[in-house]
Amino acid sequence: MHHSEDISSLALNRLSTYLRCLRLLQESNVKRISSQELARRFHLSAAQIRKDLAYFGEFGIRGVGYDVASLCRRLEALLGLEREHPVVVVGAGNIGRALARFPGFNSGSFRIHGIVDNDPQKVGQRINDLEVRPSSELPQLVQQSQAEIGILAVPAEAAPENYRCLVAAGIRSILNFAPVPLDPIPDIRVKTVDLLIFLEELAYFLR
Amino acid sequence: MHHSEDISSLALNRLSTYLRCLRLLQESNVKRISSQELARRFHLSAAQIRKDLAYFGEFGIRGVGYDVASLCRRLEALLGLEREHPVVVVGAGNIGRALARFPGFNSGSFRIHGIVDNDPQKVGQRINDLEVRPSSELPQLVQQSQAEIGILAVPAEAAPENYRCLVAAGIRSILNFAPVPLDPIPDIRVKTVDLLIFLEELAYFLR
DNA sequence: GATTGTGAATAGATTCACAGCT
DNA sequence: AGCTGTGAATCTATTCACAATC
Repeated sequence: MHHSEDISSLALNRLSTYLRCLRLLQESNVKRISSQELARRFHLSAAQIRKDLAYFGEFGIRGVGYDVASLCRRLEALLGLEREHPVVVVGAGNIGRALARFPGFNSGSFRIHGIVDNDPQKVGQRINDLEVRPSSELPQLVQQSQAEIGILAVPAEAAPENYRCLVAAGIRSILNFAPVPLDPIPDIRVKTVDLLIFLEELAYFLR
Repeated sequence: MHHSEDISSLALNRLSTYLRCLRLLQESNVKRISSQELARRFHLSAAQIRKDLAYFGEFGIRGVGYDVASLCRRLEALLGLEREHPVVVVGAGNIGRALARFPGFNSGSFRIHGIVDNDPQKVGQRINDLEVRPSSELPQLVQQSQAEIGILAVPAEAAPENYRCLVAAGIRSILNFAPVPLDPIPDIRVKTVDLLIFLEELAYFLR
């Protein structure tokens, strides 16, 4: 099998997409599918599906296709989705609260174990079964929950500081929704998602 | 100048990033900057900055660098951010409500003019200065607001139908937060943002 | 002297096309 | 007969390196 680090973010995201598609097929009781049929149904590329999968091993049966259930399981294993990953959220504004309540972030492989905010007005607010805690309690929260992933959902100007706090608290994987490029830190993986950029991408084609 | 269509999404998103960085510089009263310095400060690539910009024209002064204010204006023009783009949101769940309140989507070049939901329980709720309207009113809303962009923030199973409604209402650019690949429709631009994929990308490196 | 703009070189990602299995 | 897995070919993106310019 291959090394962990040498796969592109593009290919990795496609594996997630394949998993989504396969789960949809499973719900419709499809047991087996060929790369061609998978591509046709979900507007993907058959050659790319095969190449992406083959990169991690031989998952299919020549002449037949892929077994939907077993491919699902193997993709989950590949993506590290077999166990639950505890998550903490920093920032209880619009985005932070929405993500804390978002079912996708609270089922399957992820569970939000806590949410903190600097603003005393926000501390104590309830979000589903969580209570917003002060940012000063982040280190304990991370330790108690064994959180592996931090979601940074604070305004741009507060992002660098809260980023450092997350790292100091022991978080090594961060999903950043603040529209600022954070300074890289060795061994810390940051994925920045700037929602405005998506709108701007659409705006470009409206001129 | 160049054609509209032949730029990659990657390059386009970088232009948005450059604009963010330049606005930060403007706030710190930096008047001029070289590609090298811009790259150094924000962890970008100097050669790539020059190539991206040069693709659209000659924006810099050799031996000197780029004028921050004028480059900002030119990037805004390039990206179609000079005028306000009316936006409608379909789905008043966690994500829809958060985006409707999100300052980034309600300032500068974008303004959310309305939000609709199928659920009678949600209709009538107030979100900032908007009231959630029933989905049946989407066509009027789009017409009245002259909305150009639709944000699809409904559960996966409801996405295909609401996608068709947006298109039928006259929307041609759609930002889709539902984790399903939508069928392509000619002349309709869809950008799907699957938030869970970002978490899964981080999870991959946690095994 | 410094920095842009750009062709050439390199690296990376996708598609093709077919040998190898079932 | 049909489909996977894969090397080769193509396409796309990034980086290099330097001539052109201020």
